[in-house]
Amino acid sequence: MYIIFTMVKEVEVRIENFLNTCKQLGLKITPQRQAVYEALLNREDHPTVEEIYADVKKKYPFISLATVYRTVETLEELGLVKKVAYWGSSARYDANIYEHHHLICLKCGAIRDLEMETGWYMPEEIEGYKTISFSIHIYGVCPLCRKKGF
Amino acid sequence: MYIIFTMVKEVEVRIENFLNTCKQLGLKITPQRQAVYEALLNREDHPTVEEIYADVKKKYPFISLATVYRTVETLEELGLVKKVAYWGSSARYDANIYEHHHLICLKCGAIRDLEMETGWYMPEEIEGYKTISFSIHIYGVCPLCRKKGF
DNA sequence: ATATAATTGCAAGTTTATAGCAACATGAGA
DNA sequence: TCTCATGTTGCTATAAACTTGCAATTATAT
Repeated sequence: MYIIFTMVKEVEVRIENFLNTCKQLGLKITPQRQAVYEALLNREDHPTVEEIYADVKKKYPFISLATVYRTVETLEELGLVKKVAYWGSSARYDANIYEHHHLICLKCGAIRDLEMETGWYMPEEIEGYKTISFSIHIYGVCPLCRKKGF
Repeated sequence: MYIIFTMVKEVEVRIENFLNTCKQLGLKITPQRQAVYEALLNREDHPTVEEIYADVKKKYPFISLATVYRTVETLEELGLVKKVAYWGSSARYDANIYEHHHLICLKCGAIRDLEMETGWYMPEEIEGYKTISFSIHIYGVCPLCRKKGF
């Protein structure tokens, strides 16, 4: 019924797309840049910049945190990732740019993608707004935090 | 069909409720605390802490920013306001705690509350998450920005 | 009125994010 | 393949957002 979004088959396609986009816009393909994007592709949650930094460091121990900040910003401008703002905590990023929904833990801040049918169809116009897309944010407590007694 | 949420008649009721909640929990009703809550009630947008601070200062010029930070946090714990962060880096607060949705302009960042029926009922549990509430975020272009040609 | 316990304001401290700049690496063209 | 222009990195300093410690103050129960 509810299917967690998986991006299995798409990783190579997306990296290809990333490389092309960079070339077209005259952006250099540096190991750091690619590593940051791959780190995001390889996670199904929505890591903070610090978390991405930790992931990338495993491969490139000398990368700078500032570079990660700059890179995710660049990727966002390219439309390759989305910044997922969320109550309170620090900014999180998502390499899934297709329309999808979010499961957000109120205790630890973790965010998961969620693909589901709602049966709700978005009108083309609401209150004078021309609508483009929508996303359902579901707030709750994640399994891990439930185990911890929340 | 789609009705923008107004909190006209409710202000007094909510302040009453706020006073009662404080009393029940042994929280003191200080002028600062009440002023912060009123400031939030008197706005239909979603102000940052700095913005609330500016509003309250008009009435209590000597209030401290730290107090506003602490007060909104307390109000959130009481369930009287919600923390909602979207684009910017800083947290925003909302005194409309009833389940409602958001119309977000991708051009200017304006956010409006929206009350509407979706016909979608949230299950009590999704993917192991115990669900608490949900909010639909509708992204689009607001009437003003449309007029400007977007 | 008084006592007591919560709350405030100030200032210092954290955390999160950005900017300046010299050193460096990528990729287009020789 | 080599060279060079320009984009990019990493370091560090700085800014912005938020939190905490503590003494002074104030609300409220008695």
